[in-house]
Amino acid sequence: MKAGMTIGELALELQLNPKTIRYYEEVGLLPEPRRSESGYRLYSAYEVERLRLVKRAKVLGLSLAEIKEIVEYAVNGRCGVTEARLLRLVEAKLGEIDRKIDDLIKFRDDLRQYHQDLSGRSVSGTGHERGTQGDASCQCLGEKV
Amino acid sequence: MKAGMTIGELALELQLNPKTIRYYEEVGLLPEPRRSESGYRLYSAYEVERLRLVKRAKVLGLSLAEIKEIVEYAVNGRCGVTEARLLRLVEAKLGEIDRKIDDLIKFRDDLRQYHQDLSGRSVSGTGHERGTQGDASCQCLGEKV
DNA sequence: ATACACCTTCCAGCTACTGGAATGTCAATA
DNA sequence: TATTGACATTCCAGTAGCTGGAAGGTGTAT
Repeated sequence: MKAGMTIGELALELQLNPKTIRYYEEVGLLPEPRRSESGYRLYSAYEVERLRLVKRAKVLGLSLAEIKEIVEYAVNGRCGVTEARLLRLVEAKLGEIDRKIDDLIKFRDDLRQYHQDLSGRSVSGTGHERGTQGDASCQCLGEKV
Repeated sequence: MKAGMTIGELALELQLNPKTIRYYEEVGLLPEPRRSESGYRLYSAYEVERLRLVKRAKVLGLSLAEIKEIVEYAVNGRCGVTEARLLRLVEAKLGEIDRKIDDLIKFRDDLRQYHQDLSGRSVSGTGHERGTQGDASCQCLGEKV
């Protein structure tokens, strides 16, 4: 049985770039792993699980700073604290995402309107059919851009 | 009448940070403006309008690289070209935003589910009520994190 | 005269990686 | 055994779009 996984094997298993894993180690999300005699990183099951936790939190949309906090709590065995904190983090994230979706939808509507205006004008030509808010396209910068 | 606006006045008028304006100049989105004897930037109406164009494109969600392209076309007076190109850029952006909204909505649903799981378990305690995909919170890293 | 707000430049940092260079190692094949 | 070729290592730099801060000069009001 092998003493541990290399970074490449780990990367393959968790579908991450080896560079990303080294980066996580650099910023303190992962502990420094054991090394082989020649200096290769060797990951134990423990570290694999820890990285899995990081990745899962990542998928949930938490920032690395937030994940670091969670991981630290988790590692320190403060389970109750972690759970309440995680709950709060997730709630905050939910609010954030709701807002982001609303913004994007508004933005899409604006952009659709703008697109309509543009293509309408491209066809008929005068550029004054609709009293829209502005005209970023051209008139070579003279008008109300 | 004044010879031109200072960067602070311009920033106030367009609701931008002076640093941002200098940054736009640095990356070529704005031409280098005239300077006062003491070296202060002085902006003419032309430059104000040009920045307004940049800001409007920004609000539309285009990247600075895309905006640069548009501004260059606009400034060169290639109106037809600009318009067609702008139309294509806007269309691409629309597709992008649609995708982004879909992703976010999916993600929100996941997160909501996760939140449910978490808070359900916080109340009743065993952590095994539902067969969810994983458990990033704790069990102190032993289990299927 | 002095305070204070503004301006200048330059350097550094933010997020979350990713690319590349220069070099070392391991396993398999000719 | 020599030599590929795919891996590994470190370090440096860059991405987008700013933003903060330091160190210094300027403009105006009291």
